[in-house]
Amino acid sequence: MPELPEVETVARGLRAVLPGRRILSVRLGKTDFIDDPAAIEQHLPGTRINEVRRHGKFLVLDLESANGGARSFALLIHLGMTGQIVTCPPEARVAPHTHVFLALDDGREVRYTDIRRFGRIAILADDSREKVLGPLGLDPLEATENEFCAQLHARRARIKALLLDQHVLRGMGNIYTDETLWRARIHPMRLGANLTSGELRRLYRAVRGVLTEAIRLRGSSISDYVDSEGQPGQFQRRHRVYQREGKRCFRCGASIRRALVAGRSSYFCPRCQPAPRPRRRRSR
DNA sequence: CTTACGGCCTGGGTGC
DNA sequence: TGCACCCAGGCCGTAA
Repeated sequence: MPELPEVETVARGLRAVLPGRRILSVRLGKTDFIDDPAAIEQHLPGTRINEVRRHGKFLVLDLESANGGARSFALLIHLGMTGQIVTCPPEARVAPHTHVFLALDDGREVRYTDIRRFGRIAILADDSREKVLGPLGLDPLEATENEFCAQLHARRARIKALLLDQHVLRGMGNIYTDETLWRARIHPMRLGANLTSGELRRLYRAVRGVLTEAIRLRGSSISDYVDSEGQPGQFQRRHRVYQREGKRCFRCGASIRRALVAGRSSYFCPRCQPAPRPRRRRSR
């Protein structure tokens, strides 16, 4: 669920309350989604949270150790499909599947809840942090049009796969790729290298438009997603194709179709987003 | 370089 | 009501 707009919304929420706070203690439930649970329990208590950032779909908390030591490290959090991170008073009801509790020096608590535990939590020093975040591709909201077009034009894979590939663009997931391709009127099976410069420019604007609007509406809540205050987003009301199979296209009225592209459920308008003609060479 | 597939987990919806 | 089955916003590793 959590793609760039959802993670950005959570990051902004946490940024309003966490910087400057000190972590007093840590309590863990199930830990199979945590890289090194012992390290979390050992190193987090006493640290101060300096900054909250988003990198693609990762949340990054910059930490500083208690004893003024220059050692800086980061807590990386990936929400996977069903991860939620909220701040609340310690006496608040504990949601099922809550596996991390951080007690803060202002009396509040940070909790991580994850039904499917596809998320990931790791505590990383600067060098290993680079190993995780370094390989990620362009931020779709920071990239220039030229950078964006060059990246996609250089690849022969399907555009749907490219938009989803975190090493090409960081932050897009299944919902926002489908919404973006619909807005740009590009079929998900088109190959990156076959897109015209006009189509690439349309795609660039569509990505930014969709993501910006989704952030403004605080993300999409389909089933599990809530922000750091436990509130759902509103962008699901603006979905034009995602999970609208059989419904009419908002632009042309044709029936929205669903197909498997790059192994993922993909929704598109067969009229607005014309399918590429497979150019097979035939013998004879 | 690219695609396909299975696996990691739990829960919700559907159809019998 | 129960139960089998399919599907789900992500991502990794393996094989072809």
